[in-house]
Amino acid sequence: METRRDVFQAIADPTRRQIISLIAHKSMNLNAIAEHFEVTRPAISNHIKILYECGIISIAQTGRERFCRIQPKNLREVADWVETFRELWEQKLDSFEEYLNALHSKRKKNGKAKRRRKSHIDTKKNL
Amino acid sequence: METRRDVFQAIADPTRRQIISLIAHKSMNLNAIAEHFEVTRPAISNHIKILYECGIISIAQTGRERFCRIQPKNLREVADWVETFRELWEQKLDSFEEYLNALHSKRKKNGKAKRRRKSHIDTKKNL
DNA sequence: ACAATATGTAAACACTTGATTACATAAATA
DNA sequence: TATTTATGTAATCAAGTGTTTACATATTGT
Repeated sequence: METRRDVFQAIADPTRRQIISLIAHKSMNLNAIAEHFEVTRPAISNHIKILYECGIISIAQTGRERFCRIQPKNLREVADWVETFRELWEQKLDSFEEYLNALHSKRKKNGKAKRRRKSHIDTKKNL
Repeated sequence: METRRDVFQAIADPTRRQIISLIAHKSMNLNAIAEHFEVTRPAISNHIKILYECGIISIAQTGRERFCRIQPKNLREVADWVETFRELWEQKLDSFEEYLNALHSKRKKNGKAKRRRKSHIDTKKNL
């Protein structure tokens, strides 16, 4: 409960992801948010607290209402992390070896050269 | 334990994220992976199982060894989700209203027109 | 002033999670 | 064949999580 949560844990919960999507383009106060979900208001209140503590939303109090607004910049940590793997999935290579070839010989247009390197544990078929 | 986990939960654990990074460019068998961490092998074994069940890694068995390889395509769900917010944080707007203006009047180069709309809950200051 | 509204918080609870230790099994190796 | 190696699994446990109900507090409206 008092544990330090990070952004990845914050977005691990589906309800919290829905909250993020819900207020992405429209600030809403807590009750308005809670109306979109089956769970009770205190449950949403807790989710909001977590999102706030992780810097994913900001809260602006006006009178008795607290408007929650997305703080998109701080989702960047997630984006940055997952982006480091984009190069992997965007290469249409079907084997690790081909990937290595492409990576290590970028000068050539043809990264699919079939040359074999000395045997290495990672070059075994099916990896 | 038997719960259906999704990709977001899979990457919520820091150890699992480290495993993903570790094998991103190099398939490794389970013991090799475990050597990189403080926790015991069974703990890593369980993480591997979760990553596998979430489609983040594939496992190729050769003899008694199981080589874990990243399956980067399936990290795409995360990338796709977080990408939907990129437009938000890449806009250097400092208020929601300005964001709306920019969004609703893209024809104009100047999205910062100060025109006011009829009062609405979302237009209160500080949101 | 009083009632309604918006929200926080605490206690309680079931369930999940991440971890360990101990044991089991299959494959490689001496 | 006996031993080491790579790995899975089960039992157990402490902590953490998400939720509810019940109550408290501050603000707004009548």
